[in-house]
Amino acid sequence: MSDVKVTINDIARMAGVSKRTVSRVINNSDKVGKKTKELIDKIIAETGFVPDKQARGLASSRSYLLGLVYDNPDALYIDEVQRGVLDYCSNGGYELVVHPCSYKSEDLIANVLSFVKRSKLDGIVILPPASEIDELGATLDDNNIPYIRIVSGRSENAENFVVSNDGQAVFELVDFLITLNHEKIAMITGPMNYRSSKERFSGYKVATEKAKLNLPQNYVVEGTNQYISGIECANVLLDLPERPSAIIANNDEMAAGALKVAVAKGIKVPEELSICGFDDNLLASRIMPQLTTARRPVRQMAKAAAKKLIAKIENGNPSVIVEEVVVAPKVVIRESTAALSPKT
Amino acid sequence: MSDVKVTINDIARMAGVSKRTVSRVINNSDKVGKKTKELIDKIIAETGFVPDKQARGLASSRSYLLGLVYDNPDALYIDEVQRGVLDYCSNGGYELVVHPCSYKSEDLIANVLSFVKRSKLDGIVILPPASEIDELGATLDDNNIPYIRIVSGRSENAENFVVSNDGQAVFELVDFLITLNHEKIAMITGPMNYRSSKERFSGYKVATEKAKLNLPQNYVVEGTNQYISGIECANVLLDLPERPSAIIANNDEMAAGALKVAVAKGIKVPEELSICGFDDNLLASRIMPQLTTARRPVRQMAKAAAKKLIAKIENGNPSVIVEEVVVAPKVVIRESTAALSPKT
DNA sequence: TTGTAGGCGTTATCAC
DNA sequence: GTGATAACGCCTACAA
Repeated sequence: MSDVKVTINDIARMAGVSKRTVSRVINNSDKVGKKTKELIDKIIAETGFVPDKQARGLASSRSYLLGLVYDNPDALYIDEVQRGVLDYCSNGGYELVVHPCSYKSEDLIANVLSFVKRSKLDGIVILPPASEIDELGATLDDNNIPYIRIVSGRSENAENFVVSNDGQAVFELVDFLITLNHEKIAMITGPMNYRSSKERFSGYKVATEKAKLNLPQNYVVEGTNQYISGIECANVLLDLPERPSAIIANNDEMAAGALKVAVAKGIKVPEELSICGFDDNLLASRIMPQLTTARRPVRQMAKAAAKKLIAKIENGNPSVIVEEVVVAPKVVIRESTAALSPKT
Repeated sequence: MSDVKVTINDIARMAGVSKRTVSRVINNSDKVGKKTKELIDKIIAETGFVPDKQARGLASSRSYLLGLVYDNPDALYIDEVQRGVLDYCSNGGYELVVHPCSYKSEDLIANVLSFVKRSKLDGIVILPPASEIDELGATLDDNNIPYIRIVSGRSENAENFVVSNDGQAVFELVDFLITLNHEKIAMITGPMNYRSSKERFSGYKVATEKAKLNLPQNYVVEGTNQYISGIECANVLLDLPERPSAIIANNDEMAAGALKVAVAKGIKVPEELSICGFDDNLLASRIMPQLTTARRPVRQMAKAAAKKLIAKIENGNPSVIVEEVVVAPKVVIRESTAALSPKT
């Protein structure tokens, strides 16, 4: 109730013990007499005492601050991640400090390191594509900074990763199209130096090969994940002599670009052309026709990342730390895909 | 170069002065001999010394942490704001801690207060609609917590506000439609308990009255700012006996909903119906036809907010603190609006 | 199980 | 202008 700041000394005095004992209670030490602990807990509750983070940090070199490092233009994705991490943060009294940065920048690693050190962050969550930089992970390891990388594909070391199995989702998307009698299935990939792009493309590759679709090389075009790039790539694809009947884009933005091109060329979607995106962005359900796409459980992934990260920081439950977290994006079927009349 | 942590004591020893003097240099005290200052600055530069934030905070009860408080579902807006604040943060060595919260929650104020206190935040930036709650501002004042509220309309106290003149933008939008010979101009407003909604509506009201359009009451429908609400409201509007020839929506989301309804009803946009949004969201340039809308300089506003906030925290330049910051959203003309053939 | 003493890195007080 | 010295609130050997 009282509004003046109550410190560990106050608690100690009120409980008639030394502050060392109060400290033990705060930090859940098991070496405190049951009665003593109960008394102290009671007083803490009554006074509303909360240990001062800065003092705590100064003494134990911790900050109760988590960092979020990202070089990703997708605001919706970022927002989901922030909320996901925060979903778990409250558990341990952590706060989230955000840090957008530039993937291309040569000093990204130094930049991140400085970010962590100048605020003594307890750990960081890194989003793709920055999370794909192995050197960053190595540097963090060298500096003993706990981190979790959120990536696409498989993780070689479960301890530091939360993984989204994008390849599987694209595989399912292609499979779905095949069910719809599509054979001429093209793909607009993301930048192929991104792991997420490789991963999604591999889903396409595996699925089309498994179905023995035997597609020409030029059915695969590399885009940049941007809307404009979707337009450019779709223009190439839809001008092909043997026009694809379906296009899978590496993300919704490019799918929207492809849709735009189709409309411009008078190609009916989905009657004459099926289009799939990836992300289930805001866009996906707003454009007409609504996009068939794949949705990652982003918030859930972020929450899992926070859980692992905090476990690492606090040397908590080892099973949480080493547990492999792999989530599967879910195919969302909407209006931009339709069955092709089977050829005779 | 060296990687071990260098402290103020090291600097003091190397400079042959007391740490109090080094402290003075760090804090730009003017009571330091020029030569002494130069020497110390040199050593600081050489060693790469950076004062420890926690220790500093513990001693001066500051954290060099800024908070961002928001209850706003618009991820794109949030992201822009974060980047804008960060644009300025680097100047003073501040970091940004994010805090989404619930506008409706009864304990919002207590929640925000706890957020600030538990991390000893130096100040916060509050986004609409949470920023519209005067009681929150008052509580913050009571607790001596520096803050900036980003709001629509006019600010009664320039010191604590950064303002976007949304009404003016809607006025211009209506004016533009009138130029296009539109007279039957309807509006889907936002929730009328939001200041931003009132503000935008007032732009509509003033413009239509000024042009003596004499519109029926039922040309104004209150929405919730959500896509689905745009659909519902547009359904009402477009079923009116005297159908509007233009609809202004309180945001792009609802404008997208209105567009959807028009398409469903076979009403051609923009030939038979013009539609305007507000925000210039991602959506606006992706849907077809692309939306005519209004764009706020969000990032710039956020940067201005950070500048004011830091000035307040540091008791800096009074002119910055009291300066009125009012920005004007810009009308962006795209494809969803067109001229009506003038009646004869 | 509990307490004592010292330290974490900085700023604030007050004297010189 | 400059410097001891004491906070700031907590943690952690070490001792009892």
